[in-house]
Amino acid sequence: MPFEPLQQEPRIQQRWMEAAAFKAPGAADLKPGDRTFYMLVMLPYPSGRIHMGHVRNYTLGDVVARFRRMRGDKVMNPLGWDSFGMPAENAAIKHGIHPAVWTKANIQEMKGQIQKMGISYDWDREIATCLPEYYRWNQWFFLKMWERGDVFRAMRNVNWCEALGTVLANEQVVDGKDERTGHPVVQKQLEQYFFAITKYADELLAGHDQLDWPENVKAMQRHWIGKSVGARLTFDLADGNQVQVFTTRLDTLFGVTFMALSTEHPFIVEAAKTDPGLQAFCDQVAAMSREDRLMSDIKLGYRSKLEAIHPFTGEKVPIFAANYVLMDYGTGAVMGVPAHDERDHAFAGKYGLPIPQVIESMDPWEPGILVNSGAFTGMTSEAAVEAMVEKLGGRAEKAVTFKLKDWGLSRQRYWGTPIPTIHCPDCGVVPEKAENLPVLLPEDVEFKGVGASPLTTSRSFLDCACPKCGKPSRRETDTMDTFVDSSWYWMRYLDPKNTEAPFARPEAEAWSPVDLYIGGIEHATMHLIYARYFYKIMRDLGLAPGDEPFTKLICQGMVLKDGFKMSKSKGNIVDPDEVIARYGADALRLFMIFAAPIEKEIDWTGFEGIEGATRFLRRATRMVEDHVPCKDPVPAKDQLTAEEKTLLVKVHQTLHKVTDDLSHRYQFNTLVSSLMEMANALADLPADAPHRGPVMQHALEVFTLMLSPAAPHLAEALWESLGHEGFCMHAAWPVAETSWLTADEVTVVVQVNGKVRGRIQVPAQATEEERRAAALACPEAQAHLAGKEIVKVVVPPGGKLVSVVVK
RNA sequence: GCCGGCGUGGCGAAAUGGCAGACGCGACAGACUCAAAAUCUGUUUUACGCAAGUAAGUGUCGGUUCGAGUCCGACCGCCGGCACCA
Repeated sequence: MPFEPLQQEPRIQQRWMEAAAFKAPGAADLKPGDRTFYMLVMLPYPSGRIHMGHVRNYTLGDVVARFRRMRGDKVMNPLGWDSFGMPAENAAIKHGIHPAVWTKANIQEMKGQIQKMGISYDWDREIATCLPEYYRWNQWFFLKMWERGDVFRAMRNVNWCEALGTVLANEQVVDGKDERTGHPVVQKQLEQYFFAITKYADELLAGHDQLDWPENVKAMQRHWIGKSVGARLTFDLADGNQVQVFTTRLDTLFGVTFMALSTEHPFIVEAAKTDPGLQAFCDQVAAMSREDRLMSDIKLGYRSKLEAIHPFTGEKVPIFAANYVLMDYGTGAVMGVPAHDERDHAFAGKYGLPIPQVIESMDPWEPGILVNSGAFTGMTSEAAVEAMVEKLGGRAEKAVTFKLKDWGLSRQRYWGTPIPTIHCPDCGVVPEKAENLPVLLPEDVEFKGVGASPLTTSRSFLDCACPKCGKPSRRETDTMDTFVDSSWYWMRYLDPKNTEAPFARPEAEAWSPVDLYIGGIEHATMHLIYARYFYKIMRDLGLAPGDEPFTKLICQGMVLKDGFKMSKSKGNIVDPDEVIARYGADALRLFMIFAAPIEKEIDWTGFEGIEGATRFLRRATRMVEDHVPCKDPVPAKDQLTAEEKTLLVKVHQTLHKVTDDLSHRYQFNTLVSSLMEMANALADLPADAPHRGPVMQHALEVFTLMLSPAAPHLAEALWESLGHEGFCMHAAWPVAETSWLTADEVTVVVQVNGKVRGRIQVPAQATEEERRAAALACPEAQAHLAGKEIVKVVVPPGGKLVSVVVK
């Protein structure tokens, strides 16, 4: 049987499919004591073709899934399609293809490509988020969350293009213009729906402790959630109004010499009406794009006619509108303490405001001891905060602020889940009745890319009756952010055909949480925060057990070409399909896991790497070809030659290491190198070894089983050649025998003053004392010991080394 | 600026405090061949040496340890994320 992947792989895939070899059992089919393993990869967007990033992601996941299956675990390894979103709608506008048609064709194409890779997905559990059977549950969740008060409506800015009469996504806006037509884009307030994710901010932060996730992902989430502990403080204004500020440094209160409000703060907006200069300043700030605001670190302000009164000194403090104060963080107002805040310092310098010092410390921006602070002088910053809150009474309270914003889920687009609400002239916004779900996307729509969302062109969709009073009403035309789709999809895999609920509780209990989730680092914040949030909602709805959905997370590195991200526009794409057509799936899979550690980038500089993988697979094939299947048992240890024993030790040591790499360390590149080392050892067994038949048979069997997760097609072929029936992928993972983990004789390294001076062979069962004596007697060491006084001899646990210290 | 991570041959990398550079790629030499491809064998950190060998060596400096690529401290460099967050 020569190595002919192009002929063999499709045949083996066919056999797997016919045998339903990848099927995952439902909760009812699991027996007590069954170990389960849920292996999840991030579901793809059906853009048209798979790319190397997909190949890497799915290969890594498949290696784990296949290994676990062989270990005897019940394995859940599903895939689906994140199939709502803008590209489909853009294709409709550009080419006149309905998004559903475009999406379906892409799914078919990509599914075929993925199947050619031999990934062991249970395709019976496949889902597509754009199908009503799926998105009806998005609507169901929305209604449940509405009931619980987790949904609210509020005004929020959108990117509005007057010329097109449409809302644009952030990615479509470049330099304040529509990237397609160049028409200007402005901010416009629209009333939209929000999920109150900030309710869970503290729990989302605390949950990290129980997660086996990369440190950088946790750090990114921590930063994104952005918890700040401080105080809210109310200032009286000279005109009798009150304004509230948030500060993390209440202790610096005596250093306040001005107050800065966002140009969008209600008081500033009001004051600008009678102050043309202020109005002009606000307009100027509003006209700056987000990038410009970030680029220029120049602090700009305009002194309004408003004044605040310092709560302790009673002094009047000027109020500025300032470009560095954000309306959507804290209260949109800050107390300016130029001596102890870098930004306030810059601002005060520019506008000639006094800079009184009120804290003594090494670094002016850090806490310390209070000075010039009335009764609080001499206190530590920490104590002063407590004392001031006390003294200020109802005027101040300790407070926490988050950077995390509530999740705006409204999109003014067609290709998404319709938000299940109705606008009644009498009752206002009313949720649709649960029994009327799904609210289906209508077919009678036009895609023009101009004007309001296509949904507003469908009479059949718009016209409805109010669920409360029955009056003729208008259906909501906003659709949901596609992040909603991907925030619970992995739970739907567990029960994909359920028509009564998103999934049944017993299925969730059987499989959740996910044991290992592999995907790209680009989802570190948005997707992985939304998914954690949704899981807590599912928990609180009584649907899901536990608190966190993904126990372990691995973010795989990107696949680059000559140092750059592969992209259509750069024209540097290496198409996985073409690689498979030339070298086969096994070679590509093997290369993907061997090329670099999982979280590092792989640079595809050429085909040398994959040719190396092919060489190895061919070599493995040849070893089996040259071997005559042998049913004799391996003779007892004392009958074997030294070379035969050496080989068997290598076999079991490799097995031990590979098992560890796959079950705990998730280090797949060393899995491959271990197999290569073992292949080299196999080649070293003399052709005339007396027990070559049984020893080789055993070694090749273990080798083939270990190869199976990485190169499953070839493993099946080799398994058959070795005289086995049934699938290699269903054979039991072998167990390393302790008696074969150490050779009869082991090498002991002799160090003198930390330098390696010699190596000696000792019997494996030699005692520490014998090792020590043998080491001191070894001639190479003797040369360095002569005439010196031995201070100490250390034999560390394991006894692989003797360390001699001399003076 | 803040947060996280990483610095090892020509290259991808390995080394779970215990023989630095496994394994692979590339390169060089040889075998087979009329020849090529494929395959096989050998060499491939640096310096000195014909060699056996000796010395140095994991970004830099210091520390802990019998022993440090690995742990601790300071610095240098690179990558990623966030970035006027009060």
